[in-house]
Amino acid sequence: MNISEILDGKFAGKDVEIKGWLLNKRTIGGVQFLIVRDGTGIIQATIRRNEVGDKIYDEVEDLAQESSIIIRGTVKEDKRAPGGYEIKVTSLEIVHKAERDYPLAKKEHGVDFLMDYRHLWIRSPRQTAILRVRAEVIRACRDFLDGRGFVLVDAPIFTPAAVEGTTTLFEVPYFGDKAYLTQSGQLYMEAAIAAFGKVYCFGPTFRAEKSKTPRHLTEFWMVEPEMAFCEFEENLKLQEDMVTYIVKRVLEKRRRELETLGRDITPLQKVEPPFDRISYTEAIDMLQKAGFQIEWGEDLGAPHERYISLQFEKPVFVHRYPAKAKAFYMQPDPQNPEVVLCADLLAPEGYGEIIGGSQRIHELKLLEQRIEEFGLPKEAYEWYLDLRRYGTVPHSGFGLGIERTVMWICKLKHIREAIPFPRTINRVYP
RNA sequence: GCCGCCGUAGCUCAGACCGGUAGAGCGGCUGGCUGUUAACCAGUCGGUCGUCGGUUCAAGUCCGACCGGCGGCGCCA
Repeated sequence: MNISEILDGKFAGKDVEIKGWLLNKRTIGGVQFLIVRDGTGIIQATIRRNEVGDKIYDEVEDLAQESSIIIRGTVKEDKRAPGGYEIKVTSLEIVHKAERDYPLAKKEHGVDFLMDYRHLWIRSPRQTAILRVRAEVIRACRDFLDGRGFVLVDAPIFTPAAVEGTTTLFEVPYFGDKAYLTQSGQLYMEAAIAAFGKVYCFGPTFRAEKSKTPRHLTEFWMVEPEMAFCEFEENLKLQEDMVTYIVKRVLEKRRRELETLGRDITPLQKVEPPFDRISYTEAIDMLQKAGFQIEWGEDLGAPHERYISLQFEKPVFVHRYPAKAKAFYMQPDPQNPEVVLCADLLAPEGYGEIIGGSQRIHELKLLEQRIEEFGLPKEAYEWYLDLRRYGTVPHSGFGLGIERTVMWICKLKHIREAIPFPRTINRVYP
């Protein structure tokens, strides 16, 4: 059995055995209070000298934090115990006596220090809660897409050239040649839709930008669905449904973790389709009225996104950006070729962009023209152009950032807590 | 890359304006306490004040350079 089952009350009055780690210990006279965690939860165990004898009692007294132990005893309902249940220990086995100098104290630490010990920090209740939510978000993405007939197609990590030609990529030697770590699987998904219709990839992506913000990592995970015979509107519908599904799933399965994090769930409970939508042009208007110095044609920055996101209770789509501010492959709006059929989904509470998506150009001539306008090397995109030569169809897709989504759902201040071992501009250890 | 702030005990920080024997809490260690909730109480160990140079009788403190980190912006998911 595990601790979470005991805390659910399934073992009251019964004998149990749990295997775990010593989180903390308090000694008062002849009673020791052990705080034990096993990965599923945290429970208090009590040991009395006159009940277990001197040998066990003295051995336990000598145990340092993080020692691994197996305890056996009787579950007792007790209001004084955190969680309402505790274990009255009858016997205890020491698996490993941890060294005494565990670097993570019970009091506060700075984030940089904690990140140096990320391999130990992930044991803490707050971090395990976040990472469990992350696992649930990922599972929800896969379940949602699998349930709608999408086929998982893995995109390569080593790629021959930039996808969008704008961001800085990590260059790696490749048998006397050069390769780059992928910044997106999208182009490969565009190839895969002609094989399967609806596909998605899920994997790490890399950006060598020297970003120093609480919302950027150099290595992060994205889910990128892509659909054949799918136009702009249908793409937005799927995004709404998927984000709603993810949030509902976390609320259903990870309520305890959100409580641990102190997350107020009322904003999350409001997430229901349809989401609000405003055009880029409307957004500029809204921002100008609010006193921002921004002109039509400029891309939205972090303060702009934050402002817009705070005006809405639900996630909000900002759509139809100026073509010049966006990637070369985006389909122009037939109503106004100055703008493209793209949308960013901004999470509420000031969190900003969690999804970027668009309808892609499917016509060969137009795509060739765009590649030239953006000054990209046409040779590198020959295979991508082939997709427009042999059975091209209108198609759309998007990329959802896992860490950004986890950050919003858990209401984190910094994205680096949303991934087990974050990689940022100045951290590749541990 | 740009702007701002910070580097003092294992950790979190005070001391710096106004130069004069290096401080606190937590953690560790020793002891006390039979219901603690980041337990508490007493004692104790613990320092190349980021590095290099300069000013000075004297530098943690003033000046300069460098290194490292944090926050904001840009780039984006």
